[in-house]
Amino acid sequence: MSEKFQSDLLRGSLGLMVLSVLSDAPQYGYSIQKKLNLASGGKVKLPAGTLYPLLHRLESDKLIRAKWDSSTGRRRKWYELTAKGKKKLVQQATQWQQYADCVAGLLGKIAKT
Amino acid sequence: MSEKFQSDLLRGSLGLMVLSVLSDAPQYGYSIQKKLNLASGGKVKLPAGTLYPLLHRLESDKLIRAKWDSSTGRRRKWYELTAKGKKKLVQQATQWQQYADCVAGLLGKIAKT
DNA sequence: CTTCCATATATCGTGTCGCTATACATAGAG
DNA sequence: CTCTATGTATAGCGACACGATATATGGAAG
Repeated sequence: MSEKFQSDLLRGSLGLMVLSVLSDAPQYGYSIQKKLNLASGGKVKLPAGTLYPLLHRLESDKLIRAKWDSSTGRRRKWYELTAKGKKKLVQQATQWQQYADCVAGLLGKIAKT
Repeated sequence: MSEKFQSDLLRGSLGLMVLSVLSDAPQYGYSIQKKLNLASGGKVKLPAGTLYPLLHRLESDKLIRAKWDSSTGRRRKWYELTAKGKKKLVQQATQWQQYADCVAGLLGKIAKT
């Protein structure tokens, strides 16, 4: 139970999920990882090798902004949404919803839960 | 309106959609393409360069079975679901539903349509 | 004090796969 | 005859999720 989703399913929505987590409050990488894992009931376990490159991409796309903090002993890189990021989040969430509806429509005939 | 979905969204669900279309009745490649386009309201337009390699993968995974038919003038390759393919279809549809619910849950706070 | 684990970030290499471009062949309409 | 729709196929490209690996520190257990 609580199996991990196959990687290809995550493509195209991982960025969206990270933006979504950051919409609540600024987070650092490791906390994003834990939060996603928790919020998904253990089904989304982002490996570090996926998470950090993703954060770097989002940053270079100016969707999030980074700030180092070493004041608490442990060296952490905090991320927050930019204005552009907030806009993108809404946009992508909408599109995702449309896509999900579309697939659900196609599957409707087969998998009636 | 009726914009195409970004490619990355499709990853991990294209195979599922094709299996779904085949669950109604055997189809050949081109008809699958048209059917998906129609059933999605023009939002899923599988290019040939995506469709045929995908069909070949599904076939080599023994999820579908191919049979050439040249009796009708036009050379067509018909596909039908195997037993394994039917099982896989239900399995993947279930998993997709779980994934969609999971993402929807994460987004719930942001995009209340 | 030393060992071990959780915390915390980063990069490299690999494999998968959707897409564009290209190729080839036929049926039917204008 | 030409042009479009039908019909299948592959090569090369680019994007990206992942495992493996590296590095460094805080705190708890022994």
